[in-house]
Amino acid sequence: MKETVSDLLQSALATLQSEGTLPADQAFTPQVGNTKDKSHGDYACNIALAAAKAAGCPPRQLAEALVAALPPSDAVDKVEIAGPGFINFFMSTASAFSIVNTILDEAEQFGRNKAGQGKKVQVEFVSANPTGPLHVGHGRGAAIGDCLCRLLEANGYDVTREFYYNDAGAQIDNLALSVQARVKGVSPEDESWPEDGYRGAYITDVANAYLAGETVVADDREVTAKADPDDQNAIRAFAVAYLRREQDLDLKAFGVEFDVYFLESSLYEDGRVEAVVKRLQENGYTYEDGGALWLKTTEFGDDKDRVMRKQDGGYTYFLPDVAYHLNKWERGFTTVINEQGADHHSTITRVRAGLQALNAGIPQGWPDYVLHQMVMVTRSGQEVKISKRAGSYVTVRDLIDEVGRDATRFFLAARRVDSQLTFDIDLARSQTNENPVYYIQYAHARICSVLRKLEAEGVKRGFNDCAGDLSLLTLDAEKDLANQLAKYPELIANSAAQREPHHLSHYLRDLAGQFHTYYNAHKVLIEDTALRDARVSLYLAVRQVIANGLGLLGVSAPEEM
RNA sequence: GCGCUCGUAGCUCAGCUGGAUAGAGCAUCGGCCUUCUAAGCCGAGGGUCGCAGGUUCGAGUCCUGCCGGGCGCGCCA
Repeated sequence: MKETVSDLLQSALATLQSEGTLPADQAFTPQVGNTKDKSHGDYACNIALAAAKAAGCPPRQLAEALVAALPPSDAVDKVEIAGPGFINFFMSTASAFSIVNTILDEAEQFGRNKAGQGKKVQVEFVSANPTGPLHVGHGRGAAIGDCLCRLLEANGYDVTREFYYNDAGAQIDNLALSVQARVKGVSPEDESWPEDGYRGAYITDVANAYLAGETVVADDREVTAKADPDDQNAIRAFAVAYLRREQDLDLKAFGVEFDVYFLESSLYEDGRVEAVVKRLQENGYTYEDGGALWLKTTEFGDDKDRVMRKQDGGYTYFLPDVAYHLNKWERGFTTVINEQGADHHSTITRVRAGLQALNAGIPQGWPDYVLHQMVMVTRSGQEVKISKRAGSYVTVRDLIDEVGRDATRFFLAARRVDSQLTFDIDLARSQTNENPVYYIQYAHARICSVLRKLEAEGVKRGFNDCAGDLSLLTLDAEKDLANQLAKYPELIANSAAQREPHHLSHYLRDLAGQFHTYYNAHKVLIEDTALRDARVSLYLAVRQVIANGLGLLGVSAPEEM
């Protein structure tokens, strides 16, 4: 619809260029926007304001010339010039409802496009080390990351979901020591408890499972416990597998699955880290100082150089990160998005600097980052800080158990990533209109309920059967609803392109609101069967879009509540 | 101190690449169930878009400075 308007304007601009009103050697692209106020029509264009200077005449005069040059179209009822020179388009009612046919016809494909066809995108997210259960922050990352993946898929991209973790570093040693302490009956209060050991109750669970000789199967590994309290390697391997499995179960319960699990340790094993060091040295971006090897990250915008190899010979974390990202590049991912907590934002400059220093032909500013801000969980207006299982933080599992997967996913993806998020448990649990998840799901269920009712009256109507004469739909509420539905495809395109999944939840809230209003104001199951059928078609289109949108959020669309 | 980020109604938040009188929801107040799910709807009040400059036809949106919150500033990850 918007394209129609855009095409008309394009044609008018070309006419004016050929007439000499506008310079022919300059390109003009009309920006067609949605109007906020209905008195401004359905779409508005500011091209007359933008091009007035080039035309050398007042905006309104240019607007008049443009309108005069517009080719006739059935889709447009009237065109007005308003304010300083906006061109407002009022679309015909018939054209507004053509979207209903499109939606029912395309069904779950509606809103999807092929913009990314043939393009590979990798999204790395969650990437939690296996030292404990996933916390709310990981949950936000999972919700945002997965939603982004679904949005990219909806835009035709070939998406790889990747999870990166370390199963061999100092943190893992600490985990092994903590579990071993528990295996030997030592608790955090005792003197022999390891310094900075993990104190959460889950450590005891791991220890018990280890002693019981359990076998654990995670998505990327399987380990049987040796039950030997003195074998630290066996304990380490078991603890990692146990916690990985636990994370996998949480992620599955959350509806998130990964294609690739990538181990930091593998970068050392196959010599990639060493190779990167060598390459950086050969390229002249390193120097030794104080027994350490430094990378000149300042040459790439960092505020100070960074140590890449410590005095003790070990590497700092960002070096394997550089090796890892080189590997992503070599795997052919020209678009890589890293979804992380904003507390790690300092790595961005370093990793990008390291990649530039490799002279590997990697573009500046690669890869992309989506950083989410902190999450605070509240109950009864008070901040919740602890969970039984993890001790010092609220886990994803806590939230899923308490408010359910749908609400958890929705709430964690409903805010702009760069603003801090307050997760209100009471709100997420509530089953009233103040809870947007239920509100949207209810709209979907209501439509399904009407369909059941209709069927009970002997009229069978499938979800995608378009019936009735849509030209019978003449109410403003109906046209508004159709217009809202028509915005869905561009929402999908924009949300993916901008990497802003939160738009989806806001859009659905608005759509559901419009539907509830319409539902309450006008009965659908009426005696006038022709009008009834047309309204049901509109209902079904709303249902389809809600179902599609919720699907992209990873939230269910129940048929009854 | 430096860097990143946020600051919009009492509260939680939208505002797409600058566009027309700044929008929702909740809360508050007032209405609506012999009618398809009231898990819903309708109406009212509520704002100097943190402050001050600048850019231009036009700024919540872009630039600069200041104020306030968060995060980061390790040879931790």
